[in-house]
Amino acid sequence: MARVEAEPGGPRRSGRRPAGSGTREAILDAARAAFTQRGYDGASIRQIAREASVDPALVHHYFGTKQGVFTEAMHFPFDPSVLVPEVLAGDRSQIGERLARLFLTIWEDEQARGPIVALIRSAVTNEQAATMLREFVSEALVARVARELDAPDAALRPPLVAAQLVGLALLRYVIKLEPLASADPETLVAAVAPTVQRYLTGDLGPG
Amino acid sequence: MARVEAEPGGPRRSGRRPAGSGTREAILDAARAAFTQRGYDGASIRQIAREASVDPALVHHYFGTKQGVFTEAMHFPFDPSVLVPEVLAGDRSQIGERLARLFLTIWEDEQARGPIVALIRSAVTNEQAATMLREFVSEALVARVARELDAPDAALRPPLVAAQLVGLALLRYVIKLEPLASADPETLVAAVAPTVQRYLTGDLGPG
DNA sequence: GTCTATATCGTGATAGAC
DNA sequence: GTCTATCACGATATAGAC
Repeated sequence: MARVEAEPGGPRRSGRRPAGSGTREAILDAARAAFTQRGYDGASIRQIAREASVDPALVHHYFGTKQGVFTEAMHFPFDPSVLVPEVLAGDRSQIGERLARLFLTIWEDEQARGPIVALIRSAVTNEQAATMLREFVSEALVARVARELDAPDAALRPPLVAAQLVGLALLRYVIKLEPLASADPETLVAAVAPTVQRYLTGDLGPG
Repeated sequence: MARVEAEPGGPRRSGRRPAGSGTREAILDAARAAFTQRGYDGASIRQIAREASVDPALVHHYFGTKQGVFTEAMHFPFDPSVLVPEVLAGDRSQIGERLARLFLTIWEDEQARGPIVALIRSAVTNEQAATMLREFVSEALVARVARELDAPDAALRPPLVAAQLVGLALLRYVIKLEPLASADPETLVAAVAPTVQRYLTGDLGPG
């Protein structure tokens, strides 16, 4: 999970694949869209096949099971092993702002948002997807950050950040709660950055 | 939505209803459990009927459609029109702590948690449920609080609080991300209270 | 008030022909 | 590589007997 996709020089993903048969990629594109819109349980192989103008049996032929399609479709177009060190590298007193801005920038990019929305939508009702999300957040994000913190309660801090940012994304992009949904990204960065900063470097408790 | 349930003096909800036929209540209990565990789309009338030891056709007889069952099952065991004024009434400089503690107290009560988890699980993939959640958060919670704030950006403040608290609940109770899931409630109250406080009464922006 | 029977439709998965 | 046909289910909803 979470590898950078090899975008082979050509035009962006839209319309049909040119080289080879392209069927496999067409199925993956349709699958990504379906899982994004309806989550794992709500998406169906037949519907994905229809969208890709392909026979449902082909989906099984390429990926075996529905879970197989999901796993293949979930490769993120960004790489936490690159981004997290970048955020950690700079001035620690502004890490909250950098992290909040990076998070919102990724979510504002519709193409990057897709797989994450798909994973969240799926994880809420599907236990396997929940495990994928848990492991992704824990290992790719939380563990990397926690390792670099020297504050007390280092293990609790990154999950608190995750809770704040995931909650924001959920209400803004999935539930579309106003006025959060149409707020300016920089307004939200400014509002949330101090929270993230405190969770990572500040005082957590009363005593 | 969000009325207090009339608990008629007797024993707590477990086992079978004694008075009357009780079938209707048995169906609602089973429905609440099913929607809580699997969300709207994942729950089925047949499965609810099985759980209630009742014929599936009876469910339709009592509630018409699946949406009808859902709506009836979603009455919360707490009343925002009572709780919100209580939180707002006290010392404004400690409103963050009061709100965070109230929120976590409700979520720690498994019986109270059920319907909210059901609504969240459902809202993430079902548009009708998303509308219900949106309206509940907007009207029952956000609007009531925003009305009482005299700070600038009063409209944006309660949704920010909602994002923080919903995110916390999602990762702790639904996704069960450690160490958030097994953290002591008071630890979380202490961690989150200053955030809530700042969103409601503090400085939101950089300028 | 309760249940049988059925209409209509969708699902994931597989075997096997071409 | 692609598609037809099918297995074995499950879904919501309705009509109508008892």
